[in-house]
Amino acid sequence: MSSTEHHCCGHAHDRGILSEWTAHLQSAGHKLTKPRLAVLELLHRQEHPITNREIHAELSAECDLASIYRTMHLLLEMDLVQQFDFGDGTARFELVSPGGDSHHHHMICTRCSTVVEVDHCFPDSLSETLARHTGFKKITHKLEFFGLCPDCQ
Amino acid sequence: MSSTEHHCCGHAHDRGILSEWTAHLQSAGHKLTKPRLAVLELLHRQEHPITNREIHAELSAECDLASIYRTMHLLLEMDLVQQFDFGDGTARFELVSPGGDSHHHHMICTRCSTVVEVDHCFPDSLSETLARHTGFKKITHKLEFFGLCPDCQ
DNA sequence: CTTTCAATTGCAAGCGAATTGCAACTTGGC
DNA sequence: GCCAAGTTGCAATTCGCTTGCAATTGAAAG
Ligand SMILES: [Mn+2]
Ligand SMILES: [Mn+2]
Ligand SMILES: [Zn+2]
Ligand SMILES: [Zn+2]
Repeated sequence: MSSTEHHCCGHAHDRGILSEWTAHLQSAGHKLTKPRLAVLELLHRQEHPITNREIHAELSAECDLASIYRTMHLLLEMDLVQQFDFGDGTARFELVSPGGDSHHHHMICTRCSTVVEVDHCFPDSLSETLARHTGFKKITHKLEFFGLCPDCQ
Repeated sequence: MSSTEHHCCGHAHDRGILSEWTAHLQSAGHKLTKPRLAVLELLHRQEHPITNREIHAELSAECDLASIYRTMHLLLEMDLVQQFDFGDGTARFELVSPGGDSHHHHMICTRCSTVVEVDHCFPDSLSETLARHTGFKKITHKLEFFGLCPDCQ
């Protein structure tokens, strides 16, 4: 496992930023394997949530589909990825910075599946009202938006 | 919106309130079959969304599981049921009055799966802001809440 | 009431997403 | 380098849901 200040083929493999996640993995006693690294690197390049199958399409050489599922479970458990449901029966995942507040939502075009990141969130004040009305505690929510993107209208 | 016990032929087919849905089915040219009636009657008794499998558990004598799925597709198409996703990979369905505004959400206990109906909704003003920011039109949303119910805290 | 036929059903096979058992293989500590 | 624990690949399974097809049935027409 050549650590990467050393350029073996002329490319600058910048593992740099990834250390944020690999450090967390290792300090929790998990091995830093080739498949896990490949998945982390791929996730890190994404702008929007990606499915396990899509990951496997890119990494079929470096990682089995089952291992991708297992890696995702691990990353979920460690809060290094967030899972989303766009309503099509396939889970999607997004890498998040450890510790950072990554809570957000998405707008999905119902015709072309274009995804836009959405920062607006269900208002805290309403959440509190809801807590009072229902008696529930530790309330979270799942929220996604759907509509027609500018190109599809 | 209640019953109208109108007996067309002297038989006491006590369909009572169900006529609201059966009328819609029949006027759209669909047959009023024994399985469909059984599903409608069962849905009508529910307070919360129910899965196809749960319906089949109650109606295994009167209706095949595949027919329940097909009935649900029909009811969805005619906007006589609403579909919800509680995040466990199984669709849930709730009967709604034809024409009525049935949009609402749910609070689900993450420990015991207790469900509470929720009337609070994502604010329209925020939806409009979102439309302006993203350029999307005809925006809808999927929203469910999760937390610990009073008994599970 | 009987006939008639398209709509509907039950059953079994099939599909895609996700999970799991297990033998073979890595990783990282010594 | 050696080894044990952790991890992987592969194949088989599970689970929710869909589909092809022959048999059945609702309801309209006679
Ligand atoms: Mn996102
Ligand atoms: Mn409801
Ligand atoms: Zn939110
Ligand atoms: Zn709403």
